[in-house]
Amino acid sequence: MPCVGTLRISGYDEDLVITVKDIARRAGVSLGTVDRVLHNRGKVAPDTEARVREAVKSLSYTPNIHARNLSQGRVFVITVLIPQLESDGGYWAEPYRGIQRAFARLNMSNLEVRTSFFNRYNEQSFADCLDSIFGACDDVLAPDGLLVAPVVSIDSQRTLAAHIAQHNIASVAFDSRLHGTDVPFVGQDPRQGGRVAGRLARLMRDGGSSVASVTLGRVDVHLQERANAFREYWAEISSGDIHDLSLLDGSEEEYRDELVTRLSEIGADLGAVFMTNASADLLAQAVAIIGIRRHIPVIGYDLLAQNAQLLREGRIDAIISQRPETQGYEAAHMLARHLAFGTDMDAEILMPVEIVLPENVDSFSSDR
Amino acid sequence: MPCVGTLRISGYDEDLVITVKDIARRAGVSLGTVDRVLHNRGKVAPDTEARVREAVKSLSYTPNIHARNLSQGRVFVITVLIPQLESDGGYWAEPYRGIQRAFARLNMSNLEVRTSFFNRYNEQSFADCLDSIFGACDDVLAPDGLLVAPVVSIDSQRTLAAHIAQHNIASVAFDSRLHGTDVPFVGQDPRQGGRVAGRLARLMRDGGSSVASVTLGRVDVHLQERANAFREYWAEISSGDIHDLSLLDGSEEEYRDELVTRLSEIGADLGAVFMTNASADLLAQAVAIIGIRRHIPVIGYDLLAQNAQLLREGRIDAIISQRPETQGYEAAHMLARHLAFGTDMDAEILMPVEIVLPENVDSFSSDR
DNA sequence: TTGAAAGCGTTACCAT
DNA sequence: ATGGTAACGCTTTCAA
Repeated sequence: MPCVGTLRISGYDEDLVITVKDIARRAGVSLGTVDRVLHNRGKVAPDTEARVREAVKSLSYTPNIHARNLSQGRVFVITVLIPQLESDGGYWAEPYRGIQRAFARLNMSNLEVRTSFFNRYNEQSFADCLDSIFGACDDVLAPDGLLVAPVVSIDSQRTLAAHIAQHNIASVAFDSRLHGTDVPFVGQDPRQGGRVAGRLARLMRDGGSSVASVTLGRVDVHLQERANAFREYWAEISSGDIHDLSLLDGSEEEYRDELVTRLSEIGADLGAVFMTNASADLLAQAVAIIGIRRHIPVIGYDLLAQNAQLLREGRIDAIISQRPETQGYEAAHMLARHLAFGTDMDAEILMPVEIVLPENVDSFSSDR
Repeated sequence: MPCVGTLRISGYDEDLVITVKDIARRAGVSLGTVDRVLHNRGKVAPDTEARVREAVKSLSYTPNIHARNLSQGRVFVITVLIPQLESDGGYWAEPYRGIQRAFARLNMSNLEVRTSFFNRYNEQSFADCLDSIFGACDDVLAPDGLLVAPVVSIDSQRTLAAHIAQHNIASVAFDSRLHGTDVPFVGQDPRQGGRVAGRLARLMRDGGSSVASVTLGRVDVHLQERANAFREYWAEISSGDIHDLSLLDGSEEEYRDELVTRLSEIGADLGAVFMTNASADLLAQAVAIIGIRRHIPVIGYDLLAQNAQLLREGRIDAIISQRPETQGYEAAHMLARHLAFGTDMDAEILMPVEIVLPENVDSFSSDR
């Protein structure tokens, strides 16, 4: 039958599994020696080593992960460093769910996960967490792996990077990059997101020709890039004005009132509004207040439960998502595989820019 | 530190791993007996069995997957049944990539994958494949697992379902459901996709008030539902007409010419066009021919390389994707875990409706 | 520098 | 109906 193909997964050779025994026989040495070569431990005569490596290569040996884990019985400790789940509108619960799903799916009996929750708006809280993780300078107590959302000041990031380097801990950064390091990153390119927001504003604007870009609260590097890309792209595709609004340190009411004032000033020319972070709900409120006569489209970021609900109700018109659950999942999975199976980690895994409208919001209910 | 929480993964109890040995001791029996109870094989006295089960429960025993796989050394055979990769514009290469990624990531040394490629436009080809898989009625030769895209006639689906039932093969259907069975499904809800297309047509239409829904080639259940949902939703959100075009059995040129003719008849009232399957390129060509004066937005399905390119060039305006790579990945992963680790399979895994515009097409380059 | 042997937790087989 | 034991492939320890 020409329609049939066969694909053999991993190091099989005609139903003959290659084991350390085989390569020991082939190289004319003992199991112990093979192991020493394979793990670069202990002393081996140069020529013996060469013979062993030749055997490994020519027989294309692949270690059996089950035997390895069984034999080692080692427990890997992974520390998760993530903002408090209830902060930022519950955003961090999403990647955290992904992390848990990854570990559950791997269901390896030799993985121990410890989570430290920090307050991202309080640098001391982050420092405390670092202390409790790395404080006892015993290398023994340091985790084998670290999974971190480094949404803190550059200084704090530097401190973290130093700890990682010092203890040589396998790490993955998700959501944002760990500044000044080449720690593997799982997240979205902020510029792509900004451009997509620009296109959506263009498609949805109705009446007005100008647009407003709003940021509430802290602006970090990631957010700044997103806003910049939005502004630049809007200039490319539209001749309308763009109004930048950045509001810091207010209560919800203050934010909303301020937004109403500022947006009203723009007046009838306003065609659409973009919230660069997850607070689109406040923007929707403000728009509802000023836009009694006509609807001003609201474009936001991050599909929190609240945003999803407003989307369904037509009070938010589009949400851009960065697949937070998948971020957590991929980051955790990559790290766990690296520790347990010794696989290499990707330098970065980029999430697609997800466009969510009222019509497809339900299909994202369980983001995976 | 209040910021620290600890989460233990799986059945550990204070660093004490519960093994069969423990439950044997606790129940006052031998390893062999424990094994017989655990796997319902062989004869065990009722009261002995009760004691063993009690021990298992009270000690909350969890089998060690590594030891199990090592001991069994069993090789699971998984058969993948998928349309020829070059057909349908190369669409099937996507899920196939996902399948390979899943197996590679699991990198279990005890998985053997055999792929049968069929011609989905030739039922005999599918029947041949079934023969070559199940032909020799030896149960020994039948695969342990089956991964199938059942995009064939209802009759062929029934034949397949019969084989699966007869040999009791663990199976997963991806892309489309296996009709009349409860075989786990990984894919998209076609109705959600149709609705999203409707919204996009509404957002993008420019000038005209009517819309055309086009299907080239074979219409299966999945596609029909998608087109129906599009039509119904369009009626909900717009007062414009909708024109249904279904063309069967033509060459590319015939399709294109016919499209030009039919779309021209609609004339200036045409606001947007929707291609329900992956042939949006032909629609883009036809539109380019008739729409010299103004641009008619083209909305298509499935992010093939070709479609992505046209999207970048602005000749297609939006593509809806069903994450084919992820479909293959999740389907294969679920099946492999079921076979190797004995985990339960989900009844269905639904893919989100992905909206792809020129601005975010690059972020989907490696769909995962 | 090298080899031999014990042990990880399960399963399978052969005695009883 | 039940118990004992070898074997799976790898790592680690202890001797030589």
